[in-house]
Amino acid sequence: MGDLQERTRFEPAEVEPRILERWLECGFVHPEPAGSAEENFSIAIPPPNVTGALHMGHALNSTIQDVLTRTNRMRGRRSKWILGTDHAGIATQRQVEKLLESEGTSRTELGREEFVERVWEWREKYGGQIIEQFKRLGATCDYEDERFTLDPQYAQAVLKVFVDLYEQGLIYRDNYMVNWDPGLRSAISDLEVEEREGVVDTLYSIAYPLASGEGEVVVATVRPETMLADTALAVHPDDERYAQLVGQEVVLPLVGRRLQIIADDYVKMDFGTGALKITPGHDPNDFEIGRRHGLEEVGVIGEDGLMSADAGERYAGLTVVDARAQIIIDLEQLDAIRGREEFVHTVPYSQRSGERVEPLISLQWFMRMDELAGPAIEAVRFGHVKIHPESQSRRYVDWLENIRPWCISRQLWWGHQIPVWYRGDTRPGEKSATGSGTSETYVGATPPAGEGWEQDPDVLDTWFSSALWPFATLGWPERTTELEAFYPTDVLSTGRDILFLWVARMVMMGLRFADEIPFADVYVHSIIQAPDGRRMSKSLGTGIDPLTLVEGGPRPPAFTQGGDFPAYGADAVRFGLLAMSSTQDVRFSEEKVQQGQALANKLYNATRFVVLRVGEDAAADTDPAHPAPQPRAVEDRWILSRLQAIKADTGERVDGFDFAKAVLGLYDFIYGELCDWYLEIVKPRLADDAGPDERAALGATLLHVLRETLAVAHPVIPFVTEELWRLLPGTVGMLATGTLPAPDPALADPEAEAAMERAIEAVRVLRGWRDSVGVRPGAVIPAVLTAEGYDVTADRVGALARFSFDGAGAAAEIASVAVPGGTVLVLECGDVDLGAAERRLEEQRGMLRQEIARADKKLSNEGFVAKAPPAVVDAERAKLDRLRAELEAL
RNA sequence: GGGCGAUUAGCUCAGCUGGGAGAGCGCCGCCUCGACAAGGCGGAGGUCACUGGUUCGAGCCCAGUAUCGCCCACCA
Repeated sequence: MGDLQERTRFEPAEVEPRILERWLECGFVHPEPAGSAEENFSIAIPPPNVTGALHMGHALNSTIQDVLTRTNRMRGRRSKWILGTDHAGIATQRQVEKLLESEGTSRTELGREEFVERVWEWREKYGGQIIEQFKRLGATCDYEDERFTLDPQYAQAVLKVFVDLYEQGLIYRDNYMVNWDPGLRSAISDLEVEEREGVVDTLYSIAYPLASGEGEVVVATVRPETMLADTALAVHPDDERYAQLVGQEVVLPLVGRRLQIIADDYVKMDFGTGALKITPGHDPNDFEIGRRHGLEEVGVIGEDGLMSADAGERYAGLTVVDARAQIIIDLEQLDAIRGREEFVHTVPYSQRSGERVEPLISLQWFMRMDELAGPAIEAVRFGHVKIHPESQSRRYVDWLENIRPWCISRQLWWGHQIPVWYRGDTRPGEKSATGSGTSETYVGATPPAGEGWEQDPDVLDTWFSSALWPFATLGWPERTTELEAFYPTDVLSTGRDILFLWVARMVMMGLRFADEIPFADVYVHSIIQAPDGRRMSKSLGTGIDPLTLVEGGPRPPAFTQGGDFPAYGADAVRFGLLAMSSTQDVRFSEEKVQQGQALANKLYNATRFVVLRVGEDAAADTDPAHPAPQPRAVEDRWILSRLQAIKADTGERVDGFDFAKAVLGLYDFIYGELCDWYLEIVKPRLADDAGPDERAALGATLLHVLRETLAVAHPVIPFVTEELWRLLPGTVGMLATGTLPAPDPALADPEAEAAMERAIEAVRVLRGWRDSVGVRPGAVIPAVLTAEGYDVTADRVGALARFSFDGAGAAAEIASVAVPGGTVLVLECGDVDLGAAERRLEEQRGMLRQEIARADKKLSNEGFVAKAPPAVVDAERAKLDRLRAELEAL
């Protein structure tokens, strides 16, 4: 209380850590599992990488999820925000590899077992810092029940799913064309490939002599080095230029292999020469063509990205780039180059390592997706899973309808090792596995009995295990009480970048294994760009660290102007992010954070005002268990009515995922209606000469309104509201564990709202008039109010606009001001400059005449009167009448 | 190459099923009025990207153009 007196500003840096400690101590973030998922509320957090540090996307998403969780918790639902981290195979493995490098050792030097141990150690030490960061934002995840995608229980779920899908024939091993990431030395999935546009390469035209000795066929390629793996030449079946050559052979330059000329309608007649070299081993299209025609598959580029032994002695061991240069030289010597030109095209790069993807044939594990996709499409089509905004469901459905097999094996050590064992003369992972007859394969969640088995060295794609997140975190495949209580979850909130990687796969797996949709609603939030519209990224120097906003600190390199960020506090950041959020991408706007900061400060000072001025009086009269407002005046009824509206609106907007509108609505209510108008109107009633009874009644109303306002705002700005809750007389316990007050229809008061709306407008008009005629700010202007609808508000209007309406007849009228419902006649007094008043009046008359002319014109338009809806025409007529009356009065 | 979205005040964005454009910040002017100067009050500022169409009436609906962004895609 002493603090309230002294501090005129809300200090988040002092308050927030203290509040956070209280929250974490009381354990309300952890619900005991009970009841059914239908009555409970749950959200599964998109598990951040253990290596992760909080970025703007996390901050926005965790704020959204926290608003949902807090709102539902305060509605009395048992609410669980499922928390955990993802082992993030590639990212984590690389992190530790870098560490080893700095120690002068390496993964291969340590060996698999020791390496994996080192990763676990690393995770113990550094992993999960992001969870501490969530706490600082006020996120009420269930910190007492944290999961990890490599937990033993979770791993059991992963293995079971693999084994089941294998037994059902959806998971299989095959030699197939994959996206090979030479940097990672692992296969990656289609979704991890990024097509980079505008890459400039040279397109070479190379002559392949016909085996008959007569003539040649010229082909075009940007990758001459792959010619070493050519096994055919293809032309379009309808291409007359080559019709007689189909079936003949050419001799592959440098190699000497004979290649058959085949016909395939994949070939575009109008591109280049219309003849295409076919390299089934290193080009996805050629691979398909090769399989169609039963062509030989030759690989000349190894998994290390270097030319392999099959490329021939001359090229083996060279990098792809060097090999290309050498081959061009060699072809020039043969005089086989027929042309070269600059060629701009798109090239696949690995999102993981940034290296150019090398398509090659490799023995990998794949998962057939078509069978799983059907139900996942239906779930969205039939609205069992609703995606917001709606436009995202089209993307979702389109992707699922064109889904292809998923390469799920990764040549890494950190992750879920594939539960498959081999025995026999074939060593695991060797490419010739299909060729040998004496090998055995065992697939199971536990190792096979007997000697000589060796486990497949590969691990599963991280997204394979993430796909099980909503149910594997709750103990599946056991029928646990957690699963009973919290699956399916209610909402999944995420950025659109992982709609396919993660969301779609969760729906497929949820339906297949947990027999139900994993969540009822998917909210796809906006991506927050840097203030200049670029991507927020560390390497560009455009990334803004949310915690720096919370606690203050240097701006990112790209935005150093303006000095350091002040410590805005978590509430301000939460408010700002929600205010920015939208259904589309938005630029980061520091102003919105400042707006949140201003709101927290405003709320603090409003509470300060109430507590210091009426707190003691009112607390005595307020029963904490049944705090009830005691409306005495029209403004009391008005603010109570508005309070019901904001409670209803905020709830609806949160439920509809319209967070920007929800928080800006709260801002308008608190800043505008509550502070700018209600508290200002009520001030005279707090004067010492007001009766004690009147003061107590007002105090009760003020406290009631403030209490409920704090509760409504709490899910958005939890820290400041919790702190003020503590300082407000008549409150019990913590707001975070309290109840969200429901709108009370009995307190809705349209009459009071109409009266106050009119009064507020009149005050605005009168203030504007004062300003325009240069009245001294403190002067009270004598006047007569000749207008309808001010029976109960006239003295309020007078007080706020500094007019005195009780001097009728005492002096001459010198001016009139139009207010809603009539006119204010200003009486002669020393404070009004008559000339200015007259000029102002003339201006107003002019504006009215203009508007009347417009309305007139519209109503004399026959088309309008004849075709517009009658209600619109009537409204226009009423408006014209009103304007004429107003002009008359002036 | 296809698809989606955006274009509204100086900046960041709202604008519901078509009926005389709004907010926050910034800017200008005035206020040391006992909650708050991170404040109060007032004000200026917009051919709603462009062109055409539908309509009595278009920021909103339709077609096209331009610019920007995103997603998908196997033309060497």
